[in-house]
Amino acid sequence: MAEFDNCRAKHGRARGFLDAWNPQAKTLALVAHVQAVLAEYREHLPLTARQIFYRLVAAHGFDKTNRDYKRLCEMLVSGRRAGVIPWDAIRDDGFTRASSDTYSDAGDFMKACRYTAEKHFRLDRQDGQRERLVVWCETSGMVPQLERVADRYGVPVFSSGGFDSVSVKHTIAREFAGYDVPVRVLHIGDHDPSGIHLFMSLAEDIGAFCKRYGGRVEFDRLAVLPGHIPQFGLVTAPPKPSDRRRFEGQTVQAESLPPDVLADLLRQGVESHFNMQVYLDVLDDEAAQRAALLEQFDDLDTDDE
DNA sequence: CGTCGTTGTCTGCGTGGCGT
DNA sequence: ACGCCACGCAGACAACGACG
Repeated sequence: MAEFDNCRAKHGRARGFLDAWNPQAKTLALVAHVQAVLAEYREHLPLTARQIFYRLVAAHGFDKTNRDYKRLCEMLVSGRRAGVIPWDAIRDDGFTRASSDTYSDAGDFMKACRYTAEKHFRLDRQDGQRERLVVWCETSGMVPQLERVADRYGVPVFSSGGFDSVSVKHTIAREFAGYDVPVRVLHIGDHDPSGIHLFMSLAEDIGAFCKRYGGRVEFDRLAVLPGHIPQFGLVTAPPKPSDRRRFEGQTVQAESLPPDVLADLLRQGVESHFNMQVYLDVLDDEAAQRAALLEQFDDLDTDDE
């Protein structure tokens, strides 16, 4: 069995923790800026590297260039290895895990069931609404913070990270067609040529598939809208001259929306399509059923004694 | 001269646009 | 009408250049 320790790979790249990191002055300044961003957004941690980058551009006078972004990514790696940037502050969702839950014994399993009933018992919180809402996000890195808002309404958040393959669109369309009310997709993506085309292609494909299966779906562009640029003072860039697709005006990445603004936009978007009284009634019903469920668990406990 | 920073490259899939 | 190419996206690695 090989023994692993902090070390350097063949060509000098750090492995494990970096005990002796002596960043140069320029990098040290970058570290300070990143720490300021993390402090500013401590309510919304963890952030993706890209979200940090856009905040640096928007509020710290950084250039929005690919090389500056790469420099940030390299620093974030070294900085975390060296303990200067907290591990829990940066998120990367490109990882999946498959495993089964295990229990120490049957009693432990019952405890877990009670905990699940208490914390996770949910009714369909969209039950009784005239439409079924879904959030669709171009960037998978934004999903956790969108979910934080959407979950309380029972609204799912979808993302396939950049592009949407035809098999994904077909699967989802068939799922949409299974609902007895029309589906409304609230979409969040970049305001640039490929972002607009991704959105159009998504809406047209899912719309066509869904129609064939007897369902109905509407697509709303929630963000980024051209009007958001002046409204929130977003960082823009000219469209890449190499991209010949027709596009007017400046481009904006979805990550340049500050996390708190994004949360507000989503909350308003959901509530504008929600009958709030129906929603509150479901919440009441849910709480009552949960309480009844927990009583059953407590009765089981007393029987044991 | 060792350590640190920069840059090109890779991954997979869909897109527009060009050439055949 | 088709194939092919460049490009976009995010993040990390390897090679090489620069700093101290």
